[in-house]
Amino acid sequence: MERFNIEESLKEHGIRRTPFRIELLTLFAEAKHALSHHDITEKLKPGQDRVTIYRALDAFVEKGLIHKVPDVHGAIAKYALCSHDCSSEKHEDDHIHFVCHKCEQTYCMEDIHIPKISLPKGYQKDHSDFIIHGTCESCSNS
Amino acid sequence: MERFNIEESLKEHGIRRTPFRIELLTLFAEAKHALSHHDITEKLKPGQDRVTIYRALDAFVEKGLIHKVPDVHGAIAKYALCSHDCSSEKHEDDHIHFVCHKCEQTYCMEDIHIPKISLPKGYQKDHSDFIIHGTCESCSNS
DNA sequence: CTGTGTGCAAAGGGTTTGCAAGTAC
DNA sequence: GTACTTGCAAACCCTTTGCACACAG
Repeated sequence: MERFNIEESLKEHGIRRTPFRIELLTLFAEAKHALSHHDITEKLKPGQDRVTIYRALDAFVEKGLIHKVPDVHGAIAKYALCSHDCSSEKHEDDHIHFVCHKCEQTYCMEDIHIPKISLPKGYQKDHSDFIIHGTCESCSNS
Repeated sequence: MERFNIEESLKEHGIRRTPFRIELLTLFAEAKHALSHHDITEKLKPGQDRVTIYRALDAFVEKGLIHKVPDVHGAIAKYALCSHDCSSEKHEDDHIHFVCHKCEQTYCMEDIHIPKISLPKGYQKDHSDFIIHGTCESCSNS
């Protein structure tokens, strides 16, 4: 994830630069993997209101700043920064997600795009999710 | 989904053939798409205990009779019959799932296998989920 | 000033746990 | 008889909604 300007980014996406939202977006900018609501509460100072976090996340997703990472098999929802120029109109997070079953983190594989699949007659694709489960690099080496 | 013997199947997978479990598995055998807990309560006679359903589903998954269908973006968990010879030891449900945003059903595309992806050095794949969202055949024609 | 964001309280909904009684094998 | 299943009650946890106050633009 290339460095980017937090406040600039909020402004560009039409989100007010409140201290809390700046802090939240900073978390995402610094994260090496997707964050769940729970991850976020742990990284923020204790006492931060849960609801405010939910609403900020919703706003970020809505405005194209982050994307909701597909959670499979009942896992808790996670979120990660959008890589490209997503907006309210269109998200373009066409990459594969990797879920490590050891460290339980979810990684955006920005460089690996989801392969095209030919569907049976009559089925029309809108978008797709591809999640690979396994062991991540750092967990493999330990 | 080829026809198969309900009671035989329960027996083979080491699950007791109680009236309720026979009825539940029958639902899956007749379903053309994945079923959620909610779908199931609607198809069973009213008053069937929720917890019993949860536990039966867990048992079926554990024993390799059904698989949990990847629910993406906070959807409710769904389940579908396993196609091949899954067991407690190993599930082999290597097919794509199609989620229709109109009828909100999830279909197992048994014939379409998940493509192999080459991962970066160090990442080891265990299994993967591929979910395509869009409009299904019957919803396209209406 | 105006619309958005925050904090608190409470409700809602899905899923899990505990335990006693019932049943398949 | 033994182990697994069921049913009921209650607990848990995540998420959403409502509302009054605070604050960015």
